[in-house]
Amino acid sequence: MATILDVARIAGVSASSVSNFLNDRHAKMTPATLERIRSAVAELGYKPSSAARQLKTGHSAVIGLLVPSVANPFFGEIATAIQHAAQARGHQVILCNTYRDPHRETEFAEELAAFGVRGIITGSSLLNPQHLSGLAAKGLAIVAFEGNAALSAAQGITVVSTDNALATTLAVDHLVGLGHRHIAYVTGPLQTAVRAARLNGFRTAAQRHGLDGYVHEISLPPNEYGDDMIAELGIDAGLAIAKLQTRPTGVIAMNDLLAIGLAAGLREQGLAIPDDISLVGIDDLFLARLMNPPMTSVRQPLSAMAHAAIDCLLDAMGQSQPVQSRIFPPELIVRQSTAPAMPHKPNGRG
Amino acid sequence: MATILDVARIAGVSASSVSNFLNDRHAKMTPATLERIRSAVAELGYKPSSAARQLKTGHSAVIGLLVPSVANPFFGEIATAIQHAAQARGHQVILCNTYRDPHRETEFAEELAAFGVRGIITGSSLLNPQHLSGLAAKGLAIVAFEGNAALSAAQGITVVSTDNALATTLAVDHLVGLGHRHIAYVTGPLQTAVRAARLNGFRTAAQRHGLDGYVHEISLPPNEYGDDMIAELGIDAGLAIAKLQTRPTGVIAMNDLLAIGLAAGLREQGLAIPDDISLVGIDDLFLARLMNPPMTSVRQPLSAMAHAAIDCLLDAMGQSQPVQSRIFPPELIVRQSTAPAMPHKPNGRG
DNA sequence: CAGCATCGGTGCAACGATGCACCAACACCA
DNA sequence: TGGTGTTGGTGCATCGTTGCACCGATGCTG
Repeated sequence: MATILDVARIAGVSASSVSNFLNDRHAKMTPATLERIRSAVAELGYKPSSAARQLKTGHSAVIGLLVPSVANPFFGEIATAIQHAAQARGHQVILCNTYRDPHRETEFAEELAAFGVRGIITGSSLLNPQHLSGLAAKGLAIVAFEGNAALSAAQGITVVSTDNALATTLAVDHLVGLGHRHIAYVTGPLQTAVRAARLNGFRTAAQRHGLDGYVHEISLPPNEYGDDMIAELGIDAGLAIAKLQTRPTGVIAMNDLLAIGLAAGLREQGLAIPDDISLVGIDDLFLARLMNPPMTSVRQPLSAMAHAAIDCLLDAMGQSQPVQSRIFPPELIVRQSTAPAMPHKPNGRG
Repeated sequence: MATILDVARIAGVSASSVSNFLNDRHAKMTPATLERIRSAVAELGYKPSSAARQLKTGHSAVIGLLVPSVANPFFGEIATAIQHAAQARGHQVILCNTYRDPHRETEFAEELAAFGVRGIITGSSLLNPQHLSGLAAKGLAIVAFEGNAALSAAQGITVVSTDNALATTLAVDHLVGLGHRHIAYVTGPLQTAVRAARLNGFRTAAQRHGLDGYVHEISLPPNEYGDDMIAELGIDAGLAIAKLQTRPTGVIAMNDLLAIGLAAGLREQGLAIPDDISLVGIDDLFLARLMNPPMTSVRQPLSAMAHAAIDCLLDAMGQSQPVQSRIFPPELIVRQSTAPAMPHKPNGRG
């Protein structure tokens, strides 16, 4: 590998000049010198060693991305969007699957810090990000992709999120608009700020419409952090809901992955979507429109959010000052899993 | 951040001794000294700077993972498995989405090399990995997750793959065993070794059974590398197949993502799965068993493969010698998207 | 007791890029 | 001609680890 000295030798200048050239400090430099350096760099195919650069400057162009698991399509989409946005600003992304384990999350963050990483983005942060506050205090810039803005700000963490309460509100309003009065909300364990906010939005909206929204909370076996299990747990939830005394005519799922499982469970009990029961998801995974039937879902502007997250992070890294959190509005995408409510009949399949 | 000198000072030893301790060279070291160092490290919460370490030694504990896009659930699952396996051996994973663009792939690989990365894993490599051979020659260890073993070996690239020809063979045998004689195979553009091998397996198996296997190849608009579009293109393919003069009774898809789209397209034309037409996917995404109906698919032993890929890579990095490629057997998972063939009737929905 | 290993460490020069402090050469002005 | 500015660079110490070369002290041998 060619070093900066090789380049300097070939161009007939000092290493410092090459360094200045590489870092866009050609304010005072003869066009001729500039050109000699440029061609020397090209000739050698020289790429600066980021290790040396980092050792000297103290920072690297790598940011960490902590997600529960990229096996979850939602986080896969996020990871892609973030990586894309990071690359557009000249940064690489290092990927960590935390399985929602706070210990693992802290460990990763520390390891990344030792790596010279000065900024991390956490996807779907836990309810209270206090386990990260120590790192934030140590100068690590942290952006939470989804999370509680108020709580996080107190820990020096910037939040980029959709308005999750509004997401469930849109779903409720949609179903109510179709005449539904018995609506269930199915959520996974309330261990994250996102889930709490969505549930909250559901409760508030249900109350506003004068409904007694039924909430079905899935419980996980202890010591399990299975994002990949969400869909499967959804199946059980679907079975349970189908058997309810007064069966809801509409169901809202915490997210699309859960909704996919719910759909399978409801189907298994002989219920047709949307004829017997309407279903709304959240996230609008690309899978939503491929389902049978295509599913109504609430979309988050992922790409815009990813760019915002990177912007916030780079800002925070640059100025070491708190950065303003940003909340994006979700959007309801109506497809064929929701239909007008049938006049209510007691639970017998007919 | 504490440095190795701080530790040395606290422990009352030289930096060299601390370094030896950190690198497991405690062959000759008094238990007492060892303990003093250990406690000094703990006291300071010292983590060695990987930048400095890398600058000195020339290599880092980071490996690169190049995949088309982690938004594709298949590569999401792969990325998770690889990251898991890498972590078990003390390595971090840096993630790059190549969108199947050879230029981007080479660029990433070069950037990673400048980063001190000495080994990369490419997911689903292109047909001929010659664009990477230069890097392999420069001492970068490369493992192709899926790919053509023979072609790759010639370029100094190790392959960890399932037996893709066998995968389609299993699917064909399964359908033939159910009495199907008209079988279609749907594939995306034949730009990767995996796709070529699967198609090949299909053709050979069809021939062996005396079928004239119908092959439907999806063409992409130029300059599009959309892995996320695969499912959508599957819809169109499904529509087309439903309208065929002599409609096949069984369809095999290049992968599950495509199969999901196919199912949607077939459904849209009023065909029921498996009553009117049987469908088999490949990869066995976790989505396969959540579909309506749950889909028969050919599973790859992803976790074992991921561990093998990391093992191969670390071996290759360690000894800078060619490493043996490894091929894993796939397994057919039968679910409810396949059923015995009905006696054939001309294409009229009834 | 000289001579030589062995043990348990230490000292120092790198690795490659950076950026501050410095400087030669020239222009300009009084 | 001496003093001052400016232009277009250069020299050198430095970041935190590593590993080779070295070294004092102790033990062993003949």
